[in-house]
Amino acid sequence: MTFNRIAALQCTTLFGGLAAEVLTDIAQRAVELHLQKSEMLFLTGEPARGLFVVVSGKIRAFQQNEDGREQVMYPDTAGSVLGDVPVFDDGPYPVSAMAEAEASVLFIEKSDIRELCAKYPSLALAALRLMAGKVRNHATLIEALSLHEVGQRLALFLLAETQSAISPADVPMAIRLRLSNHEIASRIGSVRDVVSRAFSRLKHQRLISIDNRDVTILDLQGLKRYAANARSSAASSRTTFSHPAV
Amino acid sequence: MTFNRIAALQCTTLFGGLAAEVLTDIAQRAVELHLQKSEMLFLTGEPARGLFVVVSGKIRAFQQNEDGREQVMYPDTAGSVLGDVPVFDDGPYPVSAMAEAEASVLFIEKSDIRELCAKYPSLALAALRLMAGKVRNHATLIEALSLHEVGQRLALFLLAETQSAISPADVPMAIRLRLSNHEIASRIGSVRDVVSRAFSRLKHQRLISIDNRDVTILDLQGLKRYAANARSSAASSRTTFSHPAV
DNA sequence: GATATGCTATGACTTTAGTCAGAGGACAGC
DNA sequence: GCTGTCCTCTGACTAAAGTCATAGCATATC
Repeated sequence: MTFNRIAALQCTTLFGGLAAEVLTDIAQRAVELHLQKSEMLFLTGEPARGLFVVVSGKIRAFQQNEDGREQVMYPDTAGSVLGDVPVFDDGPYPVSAMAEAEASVLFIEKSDIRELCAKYPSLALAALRLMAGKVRNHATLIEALSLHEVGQRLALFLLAETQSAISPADVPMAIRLRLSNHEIASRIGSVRDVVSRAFSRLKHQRLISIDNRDVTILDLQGLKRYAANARSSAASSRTTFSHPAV
Repeated sequence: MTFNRIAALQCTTLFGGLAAEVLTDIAQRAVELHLQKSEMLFLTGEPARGLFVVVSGKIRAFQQNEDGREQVMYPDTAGSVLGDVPVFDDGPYPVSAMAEAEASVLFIEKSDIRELCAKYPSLALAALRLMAGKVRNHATLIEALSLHEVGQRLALFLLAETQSAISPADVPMAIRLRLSNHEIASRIGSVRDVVSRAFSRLKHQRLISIDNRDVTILDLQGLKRYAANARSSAASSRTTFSHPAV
């Protein structure tokens, strides 16, 4: 055993709240896997044998089209659970998963999970909470992709990033981008170049400023307005310079 | 009681497999609601008190942007369960729901569902199966919106429609469209006019033919190829007429 | 310090999507 | 049969997204 399995399980939202004896039970059934960078964990459509718990490193769950363009579903770092969907609906994996960096994961058999869920209601409820969260995240992504333009999606992305770093008030707040434009693009459903231009637009509208990879949000309310309706917020900034009537 | 509640619950995937005594228990806690056409069941962001089971009629779950454009998440007819996400993650409703036609629903309190899930493991597993199915459907929709063009999304929609009507082989198969172009557009993330043109394109490529609202799939393999990669499938049909070299 | 690498920024261009407006078909109610 | 409503289809146009090519800037390596 190269790491403490029980401690790793305790860090997940799925197994976090369980009693020590239950965790020991699960830990004994788990299988350790180590992945090199760029190694695939599973592929879309592949028959599924169980789920994975990310112990360390970073795994990304994504879908890909014929041209190789990717859509990242969620950023899965330590504590995340992957491949949970097929455990409960018996289908194949709905997405692909790949190690972004060297990673360690725990594999747990489908039948084990289901057995444990039937045995420990609190685990079943934790699993339900986990799945509900995924449905909610997906619903938000669907809304963004279908009903908002790239610029708005970028604004929403930046606003989501500020959530992690809580700030005191409406003062300019800074966020360090941990992702390249290419990675941001694969999350918000676009491509590198277009994201770069969307950043420029936000800069020119004085909603943000960028220094290297540090983004400062100059006008939080404005950014929120832009995310909700890019056109009207652009128009309102234009009316500042125009005259009401001729 | 205007309808048999137990029979209605039995028709759902969530409560379908439960013992009679459990269903009676649930039925007693449920509250009946009747909705007129266009009446809202709940709104995105609204605090949630429980979930709904569609008994009769048709409810659509959707999201809307500032311009009024809609994205339909799932088609919810009799037997569907709505508003299940907040039951398990305690957030607000992630989408809006509205009656497309006069409808009857059963409302069940959040706390009742959770209590029952803890008490009856088979219910918890059924709920997990339901949620897993939603995650899977959402993942498919996200892939389509992010990685495929409108024409491909329409092809995927048509292919999904054929699933309901199983056909013997590669012979031309007919499907009756139950939806208007506007409704199709709100499912595949586009607008009426663009869907109309996408239909024309499929017709001109001899993949389908349309008579009134009856679509006949002339070339199932071709349609699948088009859904996977519109450009290459168009190119391959073009190469039939062109010469390999000059 | 020269060079390679990976990323960003930007202009010019093509393609796709979305908007607008007009024509016409199907159908229900009078 | 006429009228109104709802829907489809189409062409012309605008706007957004995506592609391509190039230039430039950091950082790391030798």
